[in-house]
Amino acid sequence: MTGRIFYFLFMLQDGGLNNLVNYNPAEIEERWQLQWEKEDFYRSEIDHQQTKYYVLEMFPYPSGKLHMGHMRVYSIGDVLARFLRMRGYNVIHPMGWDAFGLPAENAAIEHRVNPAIWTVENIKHMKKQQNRLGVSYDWRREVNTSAPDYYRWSQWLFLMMYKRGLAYKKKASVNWCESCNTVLANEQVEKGLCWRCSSVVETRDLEQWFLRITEYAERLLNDLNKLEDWPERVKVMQHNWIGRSEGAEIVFQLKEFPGEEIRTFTTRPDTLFGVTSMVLAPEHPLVKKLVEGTEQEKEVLDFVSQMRRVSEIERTADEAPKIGLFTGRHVINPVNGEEVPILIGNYVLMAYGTGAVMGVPAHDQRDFDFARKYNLPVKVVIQPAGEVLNGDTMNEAYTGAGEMVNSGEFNDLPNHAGMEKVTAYLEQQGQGRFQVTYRLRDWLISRQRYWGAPIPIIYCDGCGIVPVPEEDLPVELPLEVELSGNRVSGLAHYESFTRVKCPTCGREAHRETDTMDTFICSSWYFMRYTSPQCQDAPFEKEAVDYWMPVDQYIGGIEHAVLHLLYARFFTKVLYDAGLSKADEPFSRLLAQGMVYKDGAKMSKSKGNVVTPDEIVEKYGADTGRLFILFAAPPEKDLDWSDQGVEGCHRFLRRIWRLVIDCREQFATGQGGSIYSTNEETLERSVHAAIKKVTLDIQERYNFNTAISAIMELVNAAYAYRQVAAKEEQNQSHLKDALQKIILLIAPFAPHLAEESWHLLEQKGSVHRQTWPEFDPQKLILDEVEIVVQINGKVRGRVTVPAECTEEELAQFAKSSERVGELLAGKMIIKVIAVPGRLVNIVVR
RNA sequence: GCCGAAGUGGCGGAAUUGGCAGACGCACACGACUCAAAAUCGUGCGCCCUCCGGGCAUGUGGGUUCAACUCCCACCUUCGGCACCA
Repeated sequence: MTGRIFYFLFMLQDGGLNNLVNYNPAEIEERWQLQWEKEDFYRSEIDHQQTKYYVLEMFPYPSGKLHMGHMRVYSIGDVLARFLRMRGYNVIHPMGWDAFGLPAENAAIEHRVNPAIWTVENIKHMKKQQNRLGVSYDWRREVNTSAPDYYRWSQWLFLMMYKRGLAYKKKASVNWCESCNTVLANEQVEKGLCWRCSSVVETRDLEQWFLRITEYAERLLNDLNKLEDWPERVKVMQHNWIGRSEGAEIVFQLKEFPGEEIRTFTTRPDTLFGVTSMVLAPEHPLVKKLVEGTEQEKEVLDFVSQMRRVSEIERTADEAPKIGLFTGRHVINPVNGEEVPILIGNYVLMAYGTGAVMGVPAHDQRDFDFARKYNLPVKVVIQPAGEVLNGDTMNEAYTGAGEMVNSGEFNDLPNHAGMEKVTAYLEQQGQGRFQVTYRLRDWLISRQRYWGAPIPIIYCDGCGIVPVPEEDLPVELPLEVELSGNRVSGLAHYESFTRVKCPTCGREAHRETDTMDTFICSSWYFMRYTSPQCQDAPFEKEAVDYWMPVDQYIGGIEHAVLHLLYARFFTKVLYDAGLSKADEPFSRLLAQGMVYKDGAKMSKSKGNVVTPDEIVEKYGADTGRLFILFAAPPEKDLDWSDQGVEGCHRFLRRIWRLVIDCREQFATGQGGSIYSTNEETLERSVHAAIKKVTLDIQERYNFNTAISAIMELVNAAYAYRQVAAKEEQNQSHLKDALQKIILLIAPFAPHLAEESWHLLEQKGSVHRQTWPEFDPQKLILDEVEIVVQINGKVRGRVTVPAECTEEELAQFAKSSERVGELLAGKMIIKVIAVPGRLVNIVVR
């Protein structure tokens, strides 16, 4: 009983000292966050005297819930922003909201809440969560893509593209997601499934709006070379996606319809003499005419309509067998006059090339499989050296290099030269030409959804497609949302919205009722940040030219092709329109890895979710930030470890204790002014740490090793206090070390650093200090320990003067006692001396 | 199939220009402090052996070199992207 009371008294006493003695992140962090907010502490303005630096993290969809992935990106971006500010850059570090999208509509259905209100509420909540992380955003630049003053300019940009011929409407076979009730761009279909909801994507023939991104294919591809600081894998993905192929377009005349022709694209014009079939896509416009009146007509048309019902994904699936049907018609080979049968094949895609493929079974595996199945002749026209191919007996196509055979005047040419020669010949005959084809298709941007930016177009019976005049923008979404069945009604449902007078002739007309793909809104937001209040243009020219391009962009790899390709396209269009001087949006890209726990992605169903909120509450934001940056380099996947978090928290407490203890010690004036080995070692640790932390952040973006360097410095400070008695400690050296520790940790743990800075009675904010410089002189040692190897194996160590020559070094090595023993009776063949590192003695 | 990235202790990860493999942290063990525990501070910690010494170790097998996690060749595994693209 007595013991228990004693215990309580003890706790009370401890609690009384709590504020000053114990590290209390909850209190410190909130206090500084309020202070920073009050002062607009992280605002940025154009200043031509300073070098600008644009740090940007991909803005989030305001789901209302901040997860660890978010915390990781923001932590990475914030360290860079804070570091660069201390390095003297004029840093812009904005944040905003990619606020259009389906979840807002779902919320409307489930909770009967207006998407606009739901979105604004979520933004409020998420912003609070972000601020609790201590991120240094200039909130005056915040943008919300679903706000009329933002989407007004998305619409304006659409019209600009329309006027430049880059936006057009066409009927096409498009991707349709039944579950999302809307069409999708090609980039938004992953392995045949909707990127957002993973339902199977079907094809439908619909009239839709497209942006002519293919017009920019060549530049989007070539300029990847300019992006030296982009991860290779992202560039490769974009490269593959654009899918450039060089070859020839070749014109075949129809035998049965003189004057009619079929155009085909091939990458192998050198194999033209080996053509034994012409295969058309089922959707090819000539199919109907070809079979009209033939005995194959019914069978072919049935096949075509059957193919139309199957999705492209199914048709092109791995296992799908090649199916072909003869049309009864023929084309004439332009180089040798041979008659070649025309077939319809399920494996030929209307959307790629011309929708017609010349079949060369001897030299193309697909054509080979097709030919064997339908007994088409296999004609060898490329002969590899040292091997004789026989079309009747070969088991697979030969696709390698060789000499041309059976090719008339082109015989004996190496096939590579043949490609050019054949193409040139065709061009001369007016039967073909050199051609580049891309896999990339135009960007389908209409969405049959309510919660998006309305496409600013009016349809008039008299005038046709009429763009909404600029002064009438924005075309605002109707505010009162109606539900029809299980869905938010599309815009077609609101008569007040659709009914409009034609801006050209004034007669009754109606509005386009589709909204734009949300990727449009995120394709230019980084420019809007430069002047978010701009009223008469998407952004001010001066501001965009000062701040753009983004110097460092940070975000998830999942946008490698989607957002990052679209944003590059928009940037180039804006550049061409003279609106901005940047022709690439992001100079440097960091694709951060995912956050895992127990070997799996964090998910509710697995029950392995850790939220930023709970970490901030339990340990504080500084600990969370530190762990997330320490656990792995930013581009690698990260394994969440509760014990690792504890370790980082321990480290921050270790710094805190050092500050508190030293503060007390400084106050009492204990200590001396000796400068000997201990002080020298401490000082060297300080400069070594500054060097490593600076280079790790600046050059390598390896925050994990930067943090470990700070840990080493803190360990060195503890060691110093351990070796020397308090009276003997050199206060000014200790204080200097402590200050440097605080400055170095400031980008990582901004609150702890700020509080410590003030506890040491330093002036101003730690975040407005200049980043410490290291003195290379302080890193030079008088004596160094050198490893002595014999035949490459470590056999001893010697301490030698740092400045000694290779010869001296070799002498020192040989003269050491142990090495001498080992060398006895051996013949020295060679001695390699590397100053500062090692000596290797090669003996026999 | 093509393209890309990566394989290092019990774990996360270091090794920046070919020069002591395993920094830093976690976990673990021991010691100090404590009546005790926590916290803290300190020490140890790749594997193996005949343990004041030595051998083996960076996915596997070769090679270059005085010296290889690092460079070259071949292969294995994992992850990611593209894939009847003519």
